[in-house]
Amino acid sequence: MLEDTAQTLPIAKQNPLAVGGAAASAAASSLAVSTVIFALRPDEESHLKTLWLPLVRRTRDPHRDLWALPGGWLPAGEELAAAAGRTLRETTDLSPRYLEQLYTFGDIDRSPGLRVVSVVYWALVRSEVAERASVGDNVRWFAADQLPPLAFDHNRIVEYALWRLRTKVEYARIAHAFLGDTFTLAQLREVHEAVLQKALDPANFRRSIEASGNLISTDQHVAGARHRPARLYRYDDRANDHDPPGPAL
Amino acid sequence: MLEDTAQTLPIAKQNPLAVGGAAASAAASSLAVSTVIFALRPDEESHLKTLWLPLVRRTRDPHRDLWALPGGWLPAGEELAAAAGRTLRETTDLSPRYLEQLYTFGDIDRSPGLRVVSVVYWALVRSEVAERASVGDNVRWFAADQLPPLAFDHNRIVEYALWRLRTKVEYARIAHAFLGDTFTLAQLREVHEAVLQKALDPANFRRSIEASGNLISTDQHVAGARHRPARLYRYDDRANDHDPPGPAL
DNA sequence: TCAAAAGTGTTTGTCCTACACCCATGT
DNA sequence: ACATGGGTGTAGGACAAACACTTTTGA
Repeated sequence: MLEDTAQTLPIAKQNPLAVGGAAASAAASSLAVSTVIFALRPDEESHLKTLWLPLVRRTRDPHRDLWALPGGWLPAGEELAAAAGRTLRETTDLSPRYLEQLYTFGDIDRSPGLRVVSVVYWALVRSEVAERASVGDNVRWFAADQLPPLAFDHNRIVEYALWRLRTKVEYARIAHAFLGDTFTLAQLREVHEAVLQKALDPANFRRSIEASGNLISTDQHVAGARHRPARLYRYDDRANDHDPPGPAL
Repeated sequence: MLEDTAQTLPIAKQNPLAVGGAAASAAASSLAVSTVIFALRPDEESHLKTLWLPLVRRTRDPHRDLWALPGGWLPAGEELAAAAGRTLRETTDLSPRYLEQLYTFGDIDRSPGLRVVSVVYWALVRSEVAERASVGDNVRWFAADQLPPLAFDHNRIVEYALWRLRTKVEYARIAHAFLGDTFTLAQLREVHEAVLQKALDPANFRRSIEASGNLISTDQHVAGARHRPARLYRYDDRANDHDPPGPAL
């Protein structure tokens, strides 16, 4: 049901109605909402976790048969973020654990023919759930850094979303969005390492996370491994430092 | 010529054309571009420089006679940033020294009646030039932190733009946009102090700026004051650290 | 008892802050 | 001369990287 929503149908066309003043040359553009959805999945060979994202195959021109970001035209009665969340659910059967507006792309020539302005969101979903997520013929998960040529300017959009995710993980506490409600510090560190693509010192990672005061330690521990059981932590929802007094999330 | 462009004319209305699939409920929204324009002007009494921005008086409903951000409907053939720069010039007769996309505001109820999605940019213009900038009956400069109630959600937008400017000045080299081609470190520090609203140590400011390697020192000095002449610096255009590999500027 | 990861302690270096101090000019 | 801001030096604290070390489990 969703492949038709991926930037295929020009709904609003240029309005030739002449109105007075400087707005005479104004005309409507088609407004779309797309979402870059990130999940963490273990690589087939290396078993290291890497970033993956779902794409939808286009079934119409332009760019028929190319892969594209999930999205669609903005319905008149739907909020921007709600539209992003809806296409996310339609594509993956998942709910976003984190959702933020990324950027609005509106270059005149980014879509052949009709001028399309796309408000793009980026989202994080839980890794484990993403593994068994629905994947039809027209939806497939790709490794984020090994993408084929995508439709429109979507390669550039994913590049920017990746940059945003990687820079934001370093100062904002969003990595837990890839995990369950409780998690060990090793799991959280694994997420950071996968996103940043570099190893982190367990000792220093523990201290910096604890110092940021965003985690609540539970009394539960994870046994079963052949080493000392790790304590389970929970994310502290209160207090949103770093983030603006307006938008973002 | 510009007062009519400030979010008054609904060009594209909902398109009732029924099309198949999930896009059936899709409809066009009116797409506008607005700009938050910052300049640095000396306060009347305190003589300290503070942030000011130009607003336009609305001459139509909704929100007739309220002050609003400069902007207008996006013309079909104009790039987003170009539209922002154009409205800036139309409003102030100035050219933007810095221009960046801020956020896209699209709440359903942000404009009475028609659904309006606004792609908002923020810009910096030169202080001295802004002082003698054209100001008509329908354009007036306001102190950024003493705004009257504005039309639509524009108070919230300015709040966010202020937050963005203040956080970005701390790590990105944009303060020179308020100054001429050459400037002394004291002038640059004055800009930082005005934006951040706190005093900075001249010695440490000098070092941190020099360490960032964004300034080229000229051989010129500014004489005339009754102290040692200050060296003039020029901004180094090369190398854009901190900023994304895609958008932003 | 040993491997392995959890978790703690300590050293080292770097960066930022505060502030003492010298430099060069106009009055 | 001396006041004023330009410009340099430097000690102290905060913080992060690197790494040695102890703890607790399963095999």
